Amino acid sequence: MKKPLRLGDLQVAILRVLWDEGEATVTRVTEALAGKRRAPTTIATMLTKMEHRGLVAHRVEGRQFVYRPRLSEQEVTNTLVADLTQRLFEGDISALVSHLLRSEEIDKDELVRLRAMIVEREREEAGP
Amino acid sequence: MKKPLRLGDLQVAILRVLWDEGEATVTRVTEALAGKRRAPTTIATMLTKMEHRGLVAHRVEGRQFVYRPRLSEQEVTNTLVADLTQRLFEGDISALVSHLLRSEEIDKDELVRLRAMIVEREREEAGP
DNA sequence: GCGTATCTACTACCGCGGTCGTATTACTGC
DNA sequence: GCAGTAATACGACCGCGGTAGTAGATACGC
Repeated sequence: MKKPLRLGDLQVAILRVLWDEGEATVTRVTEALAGKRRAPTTIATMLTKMEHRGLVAHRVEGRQFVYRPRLSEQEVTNTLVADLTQRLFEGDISALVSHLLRSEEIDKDELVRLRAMIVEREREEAGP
Repeated sequence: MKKPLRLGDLQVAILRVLWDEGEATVTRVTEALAGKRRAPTTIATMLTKMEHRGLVAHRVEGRQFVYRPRLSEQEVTNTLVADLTQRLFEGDISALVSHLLRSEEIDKDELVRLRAMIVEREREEAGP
């Protein structure tokens, strides 16, 4: 049972940029997140905080810091999803899927795709 | 698109008690959450804050406050799951399910149950 | 060389989840 | 009636996500 790993919106957004680009300067991240009009210092501060927490690392290139993620998208996604599943469904994944099927807008095609996914997964499970 | 509705662990835990029991006093909630050894005042303070945010309401019974939830489990679960789906998968539910299938421990029986759920859902969708 | 543009560092602040200690109020058992 | 108890009210504090202004360092253009 790993620790909760609480990530805010901005932090996830930043990580997403780093995952997409491999590594990025503060300026680059700020550009990529331009949708929300944040000051570059905000991004820089956040990155510093995230580095303290071991979420990212940086190397120096000239005057700039080039940041890279220290956690993979898989790891973070896993943890956050598992976290929510724990909080809302006592860790019961079926309950979460059931909820998704019951409450969200899922069209026919999506259901077919999901069923295909499950069949595939069953095949993997069954195979040696 | 409703507002994010950020809920901490304690808040979800409290709401869970209220959902389970319909309504409950501070003492009752504290007992139900005894696993974490929190002071009753902590629960009381949290409930007060939650009332300010419209998450719960209370009636007076003698000296005690009897709290009840103002949001259904469905609403909260919906919102929180949709939120995470948005943050991690740009709202793509299939991506979330795919992730669940790929990364988590799901045994064969669970896969069968999930497939049955989907088939059921497809039937509903197809039927008039 | 010098001014300017561009980085990061530092500091500060808000809001809020979470955690309590202490004060106050009100009931209850004797 | 009164002491003790049990409940809420109030206020304090920490950590952290998020936001940003300002200060200090540094390269760059001319």
